[in-house]
Amino acid sequence: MRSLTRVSTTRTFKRLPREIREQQVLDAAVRVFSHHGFHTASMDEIAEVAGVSKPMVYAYLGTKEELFIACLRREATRLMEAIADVVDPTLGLSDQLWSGLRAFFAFVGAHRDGWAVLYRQARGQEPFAAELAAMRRRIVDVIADMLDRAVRAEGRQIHGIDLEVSAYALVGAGESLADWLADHPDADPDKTAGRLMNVAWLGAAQLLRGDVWAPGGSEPPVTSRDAA
Amino acid sequence: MRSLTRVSTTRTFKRLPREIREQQVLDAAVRVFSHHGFHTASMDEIAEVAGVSKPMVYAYLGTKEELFIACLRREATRLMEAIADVVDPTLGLSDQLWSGLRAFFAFVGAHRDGWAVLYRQARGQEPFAAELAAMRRRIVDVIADMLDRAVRAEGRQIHGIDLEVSAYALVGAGESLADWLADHPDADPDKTAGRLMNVAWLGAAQLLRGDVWAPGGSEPPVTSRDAA
Amino acid sequence: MRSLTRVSTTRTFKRLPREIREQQVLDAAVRVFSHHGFHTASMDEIAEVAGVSKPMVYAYLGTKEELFIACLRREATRLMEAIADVVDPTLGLSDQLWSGLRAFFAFVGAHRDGWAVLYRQARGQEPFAAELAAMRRRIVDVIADMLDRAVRAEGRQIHGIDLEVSAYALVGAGESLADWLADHPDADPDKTAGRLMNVAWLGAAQLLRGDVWAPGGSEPPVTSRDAA
Amino acid sequence: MRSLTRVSTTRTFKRLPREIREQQVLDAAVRVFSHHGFHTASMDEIAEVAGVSKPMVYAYLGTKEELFIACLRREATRLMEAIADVVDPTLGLSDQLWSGLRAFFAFVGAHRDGWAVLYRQARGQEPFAAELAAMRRRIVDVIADMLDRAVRAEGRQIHGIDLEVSAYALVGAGESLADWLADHPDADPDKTAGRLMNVAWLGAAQLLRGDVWAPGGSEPPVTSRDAA
DNA sequence: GATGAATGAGCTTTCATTCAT
DNA sequence: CATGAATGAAAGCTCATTCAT
Repeated sequence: MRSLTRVSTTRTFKRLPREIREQQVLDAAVRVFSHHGFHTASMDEIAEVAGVSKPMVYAYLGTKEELFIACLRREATRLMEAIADVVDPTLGLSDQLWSGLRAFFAFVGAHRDGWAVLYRQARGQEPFAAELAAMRRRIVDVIADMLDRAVRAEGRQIHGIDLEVSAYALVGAGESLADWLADHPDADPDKTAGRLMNVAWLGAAQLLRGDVWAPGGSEPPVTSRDAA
Repeated sequence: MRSLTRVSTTRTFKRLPREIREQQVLDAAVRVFSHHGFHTASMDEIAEVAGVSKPMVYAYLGTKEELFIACLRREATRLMEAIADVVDPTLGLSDQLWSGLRAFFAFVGAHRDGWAVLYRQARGQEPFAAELAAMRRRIVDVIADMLDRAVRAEGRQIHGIDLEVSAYALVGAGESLADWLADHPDADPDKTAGRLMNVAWLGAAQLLRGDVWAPGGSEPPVTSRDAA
Repeated sequence: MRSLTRVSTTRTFKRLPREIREQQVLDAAVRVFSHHGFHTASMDEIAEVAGVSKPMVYAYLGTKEELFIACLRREATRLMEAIADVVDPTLGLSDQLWSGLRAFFAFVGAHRDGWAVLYRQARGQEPFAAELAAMRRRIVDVIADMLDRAVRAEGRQIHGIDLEVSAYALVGAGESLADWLADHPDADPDKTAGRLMNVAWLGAAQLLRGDVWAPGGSEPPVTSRDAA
Repeated sequence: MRSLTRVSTTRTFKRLPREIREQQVLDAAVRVFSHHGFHTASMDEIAEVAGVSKPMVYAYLGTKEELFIACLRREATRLMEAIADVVDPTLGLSDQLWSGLRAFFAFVGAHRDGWAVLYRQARGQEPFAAELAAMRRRIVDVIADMLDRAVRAEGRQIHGIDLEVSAYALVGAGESLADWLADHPDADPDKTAGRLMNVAWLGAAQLLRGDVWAPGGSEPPVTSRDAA
């Protein structure tokens, strides 16, 4: 468990353009950070896994902290893009939510390393908590905005702080299930998204009554009660 | 940011019984860990904040890791007890949830340091993730069981894994709002609990329709739609 | 292997006279030192094995160094006495040697702990090397004197330094076999003594007769007796 | 007594190749270990004496224990080679012994530090006793084998264990005189070798002729030669 | 006489970071 | 461009030793 094996088996002495080297190092860093955690990870190992000498790492990505933040940003950007690519703002709320959640869990399922770096590590370590909070804030704002527009479309209005808190709750539920997914390698990301959709969309009271939400349903969803 | 100031300004040279010193050290440790994170925190600082020499810390609480786990357990126990003291299993589901959430947010609001140690720090640091996972599991199981009994009381049934995931989502939402609460010192714990109750109990769809959940409502809750 | 079990199973709170306590502590110290070595041994463990609190150890036997020296002296005294009790200076040289060796190996065989403290530990550790050297010196002098008297009784004489070196060689051979004995728990001390006697005496006997070996002599060497 | 002065008075900031630095560190370590003993020696001092920073010591030679073993092995190898270079197995037994002893004492006389590390320190400290025992074992086996072949050449035979013990005795005598030599800086190694040869050879010669000493024999002992 | 409580001091070990080549 | 060599600084942990009771 001590050291991860080098990413590129044959260490290349070719003088590669800076951009490629940077990506190699970032890949290595994400791997190492996600396996060992920020503090336990050593620059030595990252350099070795990247197949590069330590001074190169410093030359290209800077301090250990800066390197970690670079990882954080790259993974966060990828995640946001994966979601943004898929959500169609012209659709109804439930469709947006559903497609967003699917994209989210699909991403986490495919990049469990990245997720680990992103959320599990960063959440507690002070220098990064702020960075991460800002990222989460962006998501929360997007969701709160979605809710707001949908509510206004119904001719009603919800207090800003209530919107924010609701969005936070949804994000928290999502992160929690992402963790759950990361710990259950065999679980299906799509099904997980469906389950969260059920809870989030219908609420406990409905579930209690036996209602079930299913993709493809028009909005408002057809619940068993409505169907009756 | 370097060092937290000593808890008791005048360092006491009195020979105190072991039990008291242990609590002093635990208090200091929770404070320091929650401010600096596990790795960044130094035993030196913990000892200093506790107003005790380092060897005492080791003699009474053991290794840094053991000390952290001791913090973890103490805070977790307090949290669980605070909730258990308040939840009445003979009540309906929504009442149990509501009282549980209130107790939860009240605790977090009153012990922000403890919460930070418990969830923010431990989640990512490998030796403790397992310990923490086990604790969360206990809560999840309790909630899942609550749901299960309520559903069966209605004469229906929900697949085990769906129960588990729902409970996970709820716990995640709760943790997320707890973080939010910890970051908003002026926010009211009770209101936060109410907001989560709304989202969790009613679900997004209902909120969209303008439904509002309020404490004291009988089960099933009276929604604006029912009222209409 | 961490801690040796207490010598007296039931820790006695009786106020015992100082002398007895001192012996208890010395016994414990010899045990602990011989198992862990001087530096690795801890005063805590010695106190615990002795069934006494640490301040008692300090009160009675002083510093760790002083305690070790006390062990050293007690064991050395016992060894010397065991030998002196048995050697009859009125007998011939070989009888003295033989009885002395028998007593020596018998002692080592019976007090392997003591031997370990005495020689293996003390030899290298600077504060004790001197102490030990002095003890060895006393034995060497006794042996050298025995040889000297025997030679003079034959009407001849051997240079002082040669006597000393011979005695040193004998002592070294004895210590070496004592180590060997300590490492072979099933070996018979008496037989070991016999074997050393063979080597030592048959050599010594020739010296006694005035034989001299010189480099370049063919094999078998021409002794003065053969020459006569 | 605290600190040995640096080997090279002017600390060199030149970047030296690893091999050279390793030797510098080993030299320093042997010096420091032999003066202070394993436990009392500090890595700080070793690094300082080597004219190198502590992390270098760890990078090149590893743990304190590993460093000590490296010293042990280097010194032992040197000693064995010094002897092996000189002993001619085609010669007679006494010539082999004599040349071996001369080489041995010459080495010890020239490398008193090395000797101290090798035998005085390692003998008692548990992690190394085994290592050292194995080394001594190799020497003992060589000597026992020499004896065995010589005895068989005479058409006789000696029991294995007797050979082993005799060899042990010889080695012990040699070590003892080596210590004596290390403590008498003005003594001549060659003369010391001669003195041991006298004791050892005149004894060995008798054994070679089949003489046997038995307890109770009158003085001077009746040898088979006398009996003839 | 006897002890639990308490500490100063020190040691090994590790790591992020930077020169000199 | 690329690296092996080198280090300052700090952290975890232990232990002999001593008060105050």
